[in-house]
Amino acid sequence: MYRGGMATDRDIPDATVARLPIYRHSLVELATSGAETVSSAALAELAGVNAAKVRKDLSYLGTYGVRGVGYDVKFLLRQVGEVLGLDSEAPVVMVGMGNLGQALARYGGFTTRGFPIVALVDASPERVGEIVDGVKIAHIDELPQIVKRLDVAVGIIAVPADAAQDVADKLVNAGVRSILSFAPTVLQVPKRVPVRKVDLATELQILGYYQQRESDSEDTDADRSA
Amino acid sequence: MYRGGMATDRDIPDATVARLPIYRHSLVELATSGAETVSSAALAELAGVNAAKVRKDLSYLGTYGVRGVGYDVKFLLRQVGEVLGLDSEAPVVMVGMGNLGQALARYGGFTTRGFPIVALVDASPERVGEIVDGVKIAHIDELPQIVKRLDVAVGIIAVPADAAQDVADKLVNAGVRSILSFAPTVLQVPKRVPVRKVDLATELQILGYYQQRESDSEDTDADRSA
DNA sequence: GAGTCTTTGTGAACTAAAGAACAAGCATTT
DNA sequence: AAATGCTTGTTCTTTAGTTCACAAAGACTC
Repeated sequence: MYRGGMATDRDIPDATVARLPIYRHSLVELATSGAETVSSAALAELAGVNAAKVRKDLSYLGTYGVRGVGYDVKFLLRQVGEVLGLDSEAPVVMVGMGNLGQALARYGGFTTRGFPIVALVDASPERVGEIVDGVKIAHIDELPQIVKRLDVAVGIIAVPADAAQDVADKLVNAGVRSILSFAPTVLQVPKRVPVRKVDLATELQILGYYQQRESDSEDTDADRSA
Repeated sequence: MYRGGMATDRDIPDATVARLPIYRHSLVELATSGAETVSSAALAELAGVNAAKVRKDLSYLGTYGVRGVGYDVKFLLRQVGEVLGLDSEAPVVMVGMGNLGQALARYGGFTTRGFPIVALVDASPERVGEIVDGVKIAHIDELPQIVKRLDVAVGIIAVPADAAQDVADKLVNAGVRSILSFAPTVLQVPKRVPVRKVDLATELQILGYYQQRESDSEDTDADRSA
């Protein structure tokens, strides 16, 4: 099996990986505005982080900057994209066509950013056959065939918490390679399948803490941040 | 101003705060299933974390466990809720009624979990007046009055990246106390206003990295995780 | 082409978070 | 009421992540 020789070696720290998409977004902006090169300081400004962090993060991809000049925008963009596996599109299947699932399917943001939603599935027979955003809803039992036929890479879970584990199992068995879950539950999956969880209520609750914390100390605070 | 004497003292680590909603979710499940008490080990299992971490996290709220027994579910639930500021509902305004905004507004998850969406606003005159999920869309210029009248606590930003900073400024000026943004951009706001960012494409890109990493080492891996 | 200026890449210091380990505390049994 | 067993709270160790600070490297000027 092919190993080594690739531009980037393994083991980029998690914290760095989580920032790469942000850098990428900034780089896209820079590229569109015609910038040829960018310094770590400028990129840091755009990404809202510290310049040293930018340099260290980028150093994990190998070294692509030029001292005294900065980084080549286009080249760096390509590098970051490659590390994130964005060279090719990753087809997505959405599971759960309730409120959230329909909402997310209609939101074009996935497709336009390299993650086309190629299939929709649901467990309830009433919804099967319905068409959302140009894609027909299939029954969840067809998942294995769908994943195989369309080479689906990512499964998005948009079902209630109590059904989420079952769906996760089905996705894994069907051969999906990674999972994004919107269900507020901990999922058990094989180590080889990366999972990320987005819980909207959780985010609001976290805000609740800091907000409360703020209103307890209104008077003592500075005003504008950088 | 009231200070001190509260059950919880300040400065809970960020990592802990981010886990509290997860514990809370598990506690709700336990409470519904009739459990009176729960051990750190059991709660850890449900929340998908290490038991020592649970104990340490909970110790920041003050100490509420009983040695040899565990934690009182109802009491702990109340405590966690209080720390997160969930005693009272926090009204939410959604800004941006494009695909994503409409989608999120229709998704009932916010309202049912203590964050009722009490107002919708958009900048485009065509959308103003339209009714989504029982709420009429108002023009964004009315934001100050809306926030004041309905005592809106949280603003959700669901506009394109290039409009996000402007919307954030308007929300802050209107008096919103915290912000949840779905725009893939770094926002500048006063320190006193906590912001959380959820970017769906970012999440998928992060998955892309780990997925790619996996397919480079398929053979060497163990299978099921705990 | 020597000197100056800019900006990287990274070693070292510092901070935050995670995990292990165990004494202290309470309930329950005998 | 002493002994046993369970589970917490916390100290200590380790790991991960951030930030600083500066030498090395290239570009640009005179």
